[in-house]
Amino acid sequence: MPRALPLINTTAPVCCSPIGEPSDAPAADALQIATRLKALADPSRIRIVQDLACCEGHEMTTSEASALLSVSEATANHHLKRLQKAGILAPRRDAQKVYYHLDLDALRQLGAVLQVRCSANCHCA
Amino acid sequence: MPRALPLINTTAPVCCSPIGEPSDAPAADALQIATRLKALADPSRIRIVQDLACCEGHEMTTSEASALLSVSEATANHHLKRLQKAGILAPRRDAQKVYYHLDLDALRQLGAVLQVRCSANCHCA
DNA sequence: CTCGTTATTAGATATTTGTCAAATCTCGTG
DNA sequence: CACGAGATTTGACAAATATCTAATAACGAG
Repeated sequence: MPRALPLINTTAPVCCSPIGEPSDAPAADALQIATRLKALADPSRIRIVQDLACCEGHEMTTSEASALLSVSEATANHHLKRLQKAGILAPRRDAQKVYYHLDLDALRQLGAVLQVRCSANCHCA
Repeated sequence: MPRALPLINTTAPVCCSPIGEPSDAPAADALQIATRLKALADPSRIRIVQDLACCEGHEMTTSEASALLSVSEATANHHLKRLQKAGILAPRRDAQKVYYHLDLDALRQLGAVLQVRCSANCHCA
């Protein structure tokens, strides 16, 4: 499952690696971060998450999301699925209905990625 | 300038508003958050920010970004401008060169948006 | 003022993606 | 099993966008 992906690697040597150094690893991480951020970077999906974040354990079905966003059920389901694939939402089935709820850890982890920690004593060129 | 836009409004009554309640305000906020997140939700732009985040005050020019990402200067400039418009980067001109640097506050603010605070004692339906 | 360097803009193209309507699937009930 | 409620998938389409090349702008040096 999703490990932490801070923008700055706190376990790295002392400072940054010089610009132009390939090392490819950053590209992979960047893709991973971007994929998750993209899942959240949409007004409809933000509203879904906002609604679900109102209280611990709050849930939402496709039809409810459809009503909340004033879009078709297909579209609402598309957004829910997209958030689910990003690990931000998880489904729970009960009879015909499927209830989606937040994965708070995933969300907090994503937020932590942006909590950049910069050190002033740096040796960058 | 950008005020904090937490996913959950800590100053609100006790709990969430019921699903379906329009109130439009959430839609506006959602759009604002989504716009900023979109600026960051791209592998190339994540890498730019990662590189700049390595140490306080680190800067980058269009040509350097071009080399870092292995894309044309026009494309690199496009990404830098996009981040600038989102308030994540700020430019500084020195002779022919333009140096871009991070706005750490903006980045931290964006991260804070995702630090969802959920209360267990909730009265949601 | 003219040249070289760096940055930016404009136009073109391919990909991604948000949206809908219609078809299909899942599950419990009668 | 046949039906109804809800969820999901499929196919189509429009809007957004990442990328390129080529053209243009900004700036300091000579």
